[in-house]
Amino acid sequence: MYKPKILVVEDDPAITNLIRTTLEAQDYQYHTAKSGSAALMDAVSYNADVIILDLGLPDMDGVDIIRKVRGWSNVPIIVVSARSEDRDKVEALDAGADDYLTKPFSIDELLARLRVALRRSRTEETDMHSSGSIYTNGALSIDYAAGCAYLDGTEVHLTPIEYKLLCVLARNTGKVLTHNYILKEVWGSALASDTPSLRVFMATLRKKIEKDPSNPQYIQTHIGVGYRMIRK
Amino acid sequence: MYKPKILVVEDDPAITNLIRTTLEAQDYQYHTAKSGSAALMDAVSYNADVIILDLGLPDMDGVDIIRKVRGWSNVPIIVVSARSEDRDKVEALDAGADDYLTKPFSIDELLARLRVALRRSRTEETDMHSSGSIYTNGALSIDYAAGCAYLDGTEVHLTPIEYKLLCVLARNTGKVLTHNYILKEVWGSALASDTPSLRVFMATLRKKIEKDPSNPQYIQTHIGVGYRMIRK
DNA sequence: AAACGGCGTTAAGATTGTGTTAAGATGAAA
DNA sequence: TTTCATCTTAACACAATCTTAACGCCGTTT
Repeated sequence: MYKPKILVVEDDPAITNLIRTTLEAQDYQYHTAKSGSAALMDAVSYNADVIILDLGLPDMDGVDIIRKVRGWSNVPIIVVSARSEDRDKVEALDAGADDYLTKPFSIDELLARLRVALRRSRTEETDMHSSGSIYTNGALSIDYAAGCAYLDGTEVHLTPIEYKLLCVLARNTGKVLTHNYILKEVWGSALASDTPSLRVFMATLRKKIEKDPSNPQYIQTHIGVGYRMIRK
Repeated sequence: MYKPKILVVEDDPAITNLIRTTLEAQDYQYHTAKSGSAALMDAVSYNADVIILDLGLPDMDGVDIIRKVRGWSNVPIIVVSARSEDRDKVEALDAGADDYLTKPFSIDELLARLRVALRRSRTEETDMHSSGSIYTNGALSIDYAAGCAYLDGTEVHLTPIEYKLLCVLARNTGKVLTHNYILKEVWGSALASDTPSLRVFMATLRKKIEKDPSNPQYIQTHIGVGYRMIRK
């Protein structure tokens, strides 16, 4: 029996504890993150089935977190927020959230909506072809639901950052992405790493997906600007 | 452009009218049913993308409707109900509903949640390659999004300055641009470089895009003034 | 005819940007 | 704790690009 994995992003310890004990009682696996930047790091590496996200984090705008996660994943996101204005709800939902609960919320309702999200992610995984969660470009393909990349049908093992990097490029196939844009998308606005670091990840990524890394077929360099995924 | 189809199941004429006018304004197709039995009939024949369902119908229990529909379809169901008890929400969501709104609800929130449901059911993303970010002039073309220039459909490799230079000329096709104007546009400030330098870049650019560089077809020289891109 | 000014072309440093490698640092799992 | 995978940082070689200078050509002027 598979235990679903829940990523809880919340800075209020009281609510974290409430959710934690509840999830344990329901026999779910879970992982907690207390800040937006930590959440972005864990989102890929933990490979959660559902993310429960508090919008009122201290270090980042919640809606930005949704957008960034949506850049490389279709994992269901349930927003929990103290703000009850229509404007806030619409903004979060349009950014890519799947559901929106206002505090104080009923724990039973949260669990029910969690089951809805899990039910959906399970059916999407089983019939992959009806859901548009697979990217294909030449011999390269990405299964966003599974969080895996494939070359000629065989899986290519990528580290979390390499995977995010590939997804950002794939979602913008044909467009040149500047170094800064990529850094912000992959690392998050707050702790943006530097360009030299991006280069080394680009090198390892190319070594894994390009047949001749010195003559790239997929990821083209635009000197002084950035990189670009080529449609094959 | 495909118009999503919404099936509205609601017996209160006031709310039906509100939703109806809103859906029309948003350019959605819709169909209304006033009773549970009618809804079940239409759910099959209308083949909706989303169902908006009022639980308080006179002839049938709303949760039963959800279960029956789920017997043959995974179409997203958004419940709208006057009952705000946790028990009711949990029951409806566990029966197969995707979302639950309590009356009175905000029409903006309903629309946002509708978009969430549609986003999920939509099979393919819009292709952005038909966007108008491509310049064409004779055999010459520029893809601004890709940051590339093409001659007869094959890519021409340009250095950053050459590319900027070409873009400035292309954006002002037919107009004569002075040396100073071009220098300011390409280098950022007139002080950065001088006219002799501009000549060098013009020569290399012509070598790349002109079939006979000594007899330019695209970039014409205006002695003592500047250059001009010719519309072909 | 000779001189001059504006332009195109070429080539040689100088400069910047990039790919690559490898050695610590970090953090999670056993 | 150890072990393993991953990330960060630094350094260096190499490639691409930019700048600068020199030279030849053409048309016009003196």
